[in-house]
Amino acid sequence: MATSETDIRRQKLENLRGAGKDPYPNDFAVTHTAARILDQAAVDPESLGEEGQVFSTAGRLMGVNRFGKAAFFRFKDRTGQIQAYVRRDKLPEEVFALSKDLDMGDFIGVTGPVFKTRAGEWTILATDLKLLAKALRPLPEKFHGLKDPEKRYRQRYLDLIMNPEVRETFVRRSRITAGVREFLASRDFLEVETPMMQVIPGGAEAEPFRTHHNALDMDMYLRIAPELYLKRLVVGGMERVFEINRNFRNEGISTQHNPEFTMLEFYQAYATYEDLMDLTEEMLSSVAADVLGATLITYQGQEIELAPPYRRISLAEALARIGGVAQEDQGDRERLLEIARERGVTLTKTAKIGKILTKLFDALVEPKLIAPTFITHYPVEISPLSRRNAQDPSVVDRFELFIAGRELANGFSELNDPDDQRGRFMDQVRERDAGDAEAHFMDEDYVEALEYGLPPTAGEGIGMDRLVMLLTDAASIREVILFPHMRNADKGSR
RNA sequence: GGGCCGUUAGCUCAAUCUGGCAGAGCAGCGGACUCUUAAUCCGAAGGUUAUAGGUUCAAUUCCUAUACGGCCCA
Repeated sequence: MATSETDIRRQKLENLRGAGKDPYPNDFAVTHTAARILDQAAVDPESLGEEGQVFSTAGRLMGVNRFGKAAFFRFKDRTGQIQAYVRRDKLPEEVFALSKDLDMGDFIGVTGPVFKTRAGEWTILATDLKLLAKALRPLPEKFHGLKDPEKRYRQRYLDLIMNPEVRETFVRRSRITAGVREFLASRDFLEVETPMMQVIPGGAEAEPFRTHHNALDMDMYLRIAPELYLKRLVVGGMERVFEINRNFRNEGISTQHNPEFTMLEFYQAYATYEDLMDLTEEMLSSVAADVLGATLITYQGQEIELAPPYRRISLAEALARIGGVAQEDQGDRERLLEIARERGVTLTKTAKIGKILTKLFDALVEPKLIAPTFITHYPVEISPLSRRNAQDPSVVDRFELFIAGRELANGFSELNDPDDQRGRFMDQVRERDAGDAEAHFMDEDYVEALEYGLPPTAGEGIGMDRLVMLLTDAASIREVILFPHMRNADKGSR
């Protein structure tokens, strides 16, 4: 069998150990990051001093040019890349010998003063050089990088090493999350954490993952939403709460769906769904301005303005004006089924009017909503947790926000009448019994909480992954989730 | 769940259509080289063509199934 690159690197490792040298030491003291050295040199070259200020910095070896008795080593840390110039006449013999055995991907620590090369690049002139961690496997190729999407997702660490824009996406994701937290905290919202494992999964229409608690011998579900727990907290006097955390839904995987995804939910007592539409406009534009420095963004080639105000239009009106489904047809189930057939929208036979209307909306209107648009007043039967509209009790005080043809947020004035809530759950249970696996369960414990009194409240959920996609111009949700779920590759490990 | 496409050296890709010795660049290996930036020059290597079957004198190439992935649809 041929000697693989890994075999060669492993041999170098053994040679080091044989010579009494630790290939994985942890005693190298970093005094400066790459960026700090380069900044100081560029801004204030005088400060480097006549004698030569000595720097110690470390990173992963990304490029090498050797000249027999000298070499350039390019390496990078979290702040960027810098190079070291290694000369035989500037180093102890054994250190120069060590430098000859370094491989791409190794972590090294370099110490020395900084000088400018003929090409004008600030460079560390190595007076000492240490191997900090031996890499046994070779990195992907330096010029073309790592492109295979499967490998990129399964071995994200390689993706992060080789593709700087990937790192940038996740840095931005972190800033977006931080920006949302700051925005809500500045408005006196309290961040909380509620159960991820629930006995009765509620707060959304979705199929849950099941699990089992051994000691209690009890089946549990991974949550599909935190909603019902957050509203219990409002009952308890936490008038403004939010949670940014994972939800789990047992559905397909696609460019828009990952089984676990991050949701922001927030609740504000004494507010209405209209207040939350205002708040959403301010939050999105302020986060975009913070993170991108602008509210006009480009998503997949389309320009989108995130500065308020956003268009607000009722579901019925949107269906009529954008979807071409006349208002007078919207109450006629038979007519709607006919329209669905004509437009090629597939429906289950038992679908009720509310479901048909939203299916038609999804197919005929949603893809056309590029500029931010609030769609309001959804049918009551598909909104079991929302407050009824005072003028028209067949619809609820609810909105969904669409941007770039996708749902980004869902908010409503909360249903706080316990008797109405119990009745809505009963309707859902009938749906579930009729075969709808996504319908709500009865949650008596939650209704009991409402019986103690939930103040008038409005709440909203925003899909954080989708928000990050929007602000990083990502076409697939996998580009904004570090480790997206994949089928088992079965490498025979474990 | 359905349709289409893909899987070839560590990485990025050829060769597949029309079956006939599986190739290149980078990385790695040996050598030269004390200012390189995808360094350069010389040399020698590197393959279960995803997996399992089938057709054929001959399969990376054609057929079937499976696995994994991508895109689109549901």
